[in-house]
Amino acid sequence: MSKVEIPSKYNPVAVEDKWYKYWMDNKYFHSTPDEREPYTIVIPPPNVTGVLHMGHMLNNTIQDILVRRARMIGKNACWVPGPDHESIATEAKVVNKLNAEGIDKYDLSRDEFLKHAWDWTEKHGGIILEQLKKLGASCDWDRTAFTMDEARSESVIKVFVDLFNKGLIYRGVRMVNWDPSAKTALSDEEVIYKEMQGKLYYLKYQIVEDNTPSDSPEGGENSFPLGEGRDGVNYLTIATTRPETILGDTAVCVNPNDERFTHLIRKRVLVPLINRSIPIISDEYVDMEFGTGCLKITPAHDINDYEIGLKHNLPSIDIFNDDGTLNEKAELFIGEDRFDVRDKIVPELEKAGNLAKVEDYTNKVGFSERTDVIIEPKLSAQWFLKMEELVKPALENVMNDTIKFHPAKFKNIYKHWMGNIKDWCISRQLWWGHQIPVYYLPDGNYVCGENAEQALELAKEKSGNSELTISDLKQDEDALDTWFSSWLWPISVFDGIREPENEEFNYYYPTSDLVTAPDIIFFWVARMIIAGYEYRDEFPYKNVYFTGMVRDAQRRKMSKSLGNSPDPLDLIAKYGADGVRVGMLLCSPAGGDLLFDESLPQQGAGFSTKIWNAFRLVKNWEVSSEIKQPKHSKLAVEWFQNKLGEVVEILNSQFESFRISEALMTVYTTVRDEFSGWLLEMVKPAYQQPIDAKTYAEVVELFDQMLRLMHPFMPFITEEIWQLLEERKEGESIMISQLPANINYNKEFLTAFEDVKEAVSGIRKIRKEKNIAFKDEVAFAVQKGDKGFDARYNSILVKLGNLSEFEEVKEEVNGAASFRVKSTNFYIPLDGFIDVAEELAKLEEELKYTKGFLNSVMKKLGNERFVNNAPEAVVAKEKAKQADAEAKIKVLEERLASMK
RNA sequence: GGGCGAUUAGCUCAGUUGGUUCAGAGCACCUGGUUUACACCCAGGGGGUCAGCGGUUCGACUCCGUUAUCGCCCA
Repeated sequence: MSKVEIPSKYNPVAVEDKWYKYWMDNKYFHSTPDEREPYTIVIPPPNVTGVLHMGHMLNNTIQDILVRRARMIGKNACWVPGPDHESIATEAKVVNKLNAEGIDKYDLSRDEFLKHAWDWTEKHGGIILEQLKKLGASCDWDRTAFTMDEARSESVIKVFVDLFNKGLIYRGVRMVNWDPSAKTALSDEEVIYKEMQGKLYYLKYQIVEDNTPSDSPEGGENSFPLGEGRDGVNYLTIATTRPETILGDTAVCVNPNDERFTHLIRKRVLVPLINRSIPIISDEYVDMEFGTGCLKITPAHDINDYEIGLKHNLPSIDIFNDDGTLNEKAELFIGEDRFDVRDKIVPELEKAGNLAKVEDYTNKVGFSERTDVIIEPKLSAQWFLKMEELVKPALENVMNDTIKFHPAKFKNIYKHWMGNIKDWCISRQLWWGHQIPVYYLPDGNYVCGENAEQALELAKEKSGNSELTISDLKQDEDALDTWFSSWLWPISVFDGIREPENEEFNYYYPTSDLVTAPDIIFFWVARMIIAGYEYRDEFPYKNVYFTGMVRDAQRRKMSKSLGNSPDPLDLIAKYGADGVRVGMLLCSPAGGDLLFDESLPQQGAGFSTKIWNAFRLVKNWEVSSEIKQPKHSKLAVEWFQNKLGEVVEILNSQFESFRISEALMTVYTTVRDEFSGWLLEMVKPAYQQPIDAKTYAEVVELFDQMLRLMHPFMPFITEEIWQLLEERKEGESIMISQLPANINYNKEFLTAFEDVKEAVSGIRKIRKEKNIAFKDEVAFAVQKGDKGFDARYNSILVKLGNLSEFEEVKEEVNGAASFRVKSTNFYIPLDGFIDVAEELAKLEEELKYTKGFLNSVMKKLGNERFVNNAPEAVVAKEKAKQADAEAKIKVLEERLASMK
């Protein structure tokens, strides 16, 4: 073993780039089917428009840990990366870029626009994947897929056609969520409701044909909506948050049970400003308590009004253009933006005497997830996917734990959504995406085919016109929702739609685990599960691990606009990828929020330093084959071998239950406390003395094992040290080494050793109390009780306690500081330093505590119902406690007696 | 408004089918320490009526009911 010059500081930046390249060069991330059990993860596709943010860091750290560990326990691990095309956001970016260049999207043909979009994607789409490499992500980059590449696109189209032919896709005119900025429909899931401070406007509508009887119940104090008219003209007052929409009103509605208004039903009112006469109708939908009890009905611009409109056969007046400006049907403010109109219409109403009052009002307003503009409910023709039947197996198999959610509480949310599912609006009025494979015939009929040729055949058949040509067909202009391609991802990355029997698909699918944030449980998780059952009759993955949301220390969501999110790459440059990975995980239980603070990666980097220093210590030892292995080293090594067995067992169970941050904590404390704090301290030779060859070799082997356990969490530093620890051949790597599945270990050995640790702590405590420096040796005596001492560890006590002598005694030792482990007395003779009164007080205290403890035990054992009802093991435990406490009391009492 | 979840140390959270004086971990805090691997460290220490109330039980952080506060999802 040659001595290598080891830098005193660990420098992550240089090391990390070096090893990532090494892993890539050796193709260690690449997977091909073989006889091993597969372990597969498909990455939740990051958007092509995105750059790496803290959420990705957390998410991909966890995926990498799972994948690396799987690889090291003998599985054939395959992590498939790739972005999705993200129609709306990408199209918006491209449109903006073109605008900046003075080009209008609508001056371009679809093909010309798509060329720009592809250029943009090629330039920006790979950024996030490159950033993931900095994190150490061991993705199989050869498999990088994209939702718009050929295989994925064909799969999407094939699935659309299939669902269409199954009768599950239909075209319908419905009220959809309209994004006036992107000028497209959105699915319900793409709308984010935010609380807004708004106003509630009370507007008076003039009642026409007024023949209200004079004894009508509208008199009195509560008759506010009525009777405020001038010169005998009566008004009806409604409350609305959107006064600009009155121009589209086609009715006013009251509750039929509301006696205040029964006499008005079937009369008419005039819409303010434009004086359109509309009916007063009644429907139980109206909440008598809210506002004035009168509701204006605008079927074209509110989903509830729309339904009422359908029920009552009301006309629907759409007053908005696609971009949110008013059209000529509004009669007023034509061409002006909806929010400008709101500001302008209020003074107009006031002037006309229609404004009764204005109140502050807080309500939830829908915003577009991608463009952040306020959603406009809008009637339009869209394509929908029927969900009712599709969700059934997807719901059932999550509820019965065929697919496991971690943490399980997300099952409830999933169930609720699946149980109330509505049809999925899958068309988007965009160009960037998969164009809907529906082709319109000149007669207005349409057909659905995988391509124009196929569509033509179908069209000829349908129309009976064999003269049709492709140019007679017009393909639907719209593109599909991005999620309509993402939901196939676990299947389509293995080409399982086009080639359902291909070897790779059969091998890798179903995948193992999915790691994602809970906010896309419906966008993605639910729909992938649906697609899995529809197209493979099998779950897409066995486990879904939901990470928390990364927030700042004040619990605010990290966002660009707040500027409270650090740049992950800066963090990596500062603390190393290993440090950041550890930092992300230190505080992130499954499903719980992660309050990120720079002290976390800092702690991670500190841990790297700790490991590095342990390595320097070991590597800088002079090794001598001349010396025999000391007894304490032999014991220490033996103990740690057993410890390792226990740690492996704990880690196995933590990983099985997806307690990843707990697993990291296990590794963290094992390295810091057990390995560095105890093992290395025990085997460490005296200053400038060599270590015996046997111990050295054994410690190196244990170090190697520890590095493997750490590797999934901290891939870089573990590789660096592993490569330096012993001479390695070209092409060797810790990342393809194996972890022991389990190691037999002796629990009693470990338990006995805990007594040794306690004794060492006892010595340290006395040193501290008595101000005795560690370098000063102390004498030591043991008065063995029936528990708490095992003579075979004496050499360890001598070494770690820095003891000058070690004596086993039968009698009390006076003039000594003492402590107890279980029922054994330990003494450090310190004539002259002992304050007898203080010592007695401590002993009394200890005795009091132990007696109290015994008392509580005896109370239980004295309770007949406890002894009769509690399980035997529990009773036995209590009896053991009793015996131990009694033994200890005896020891304490004797000690006290001897001192008095 | 409907549903779900939470409430444990100053902070962030564990506590796995009710059973050790079981009230834990990490961070923070306090005290001491240049014992040559590490001050990005080591040794020691303080700190909580397990949100409140009631119930079930021999026994409740754990199960049930209820109140309060907070969060999430949906309308």
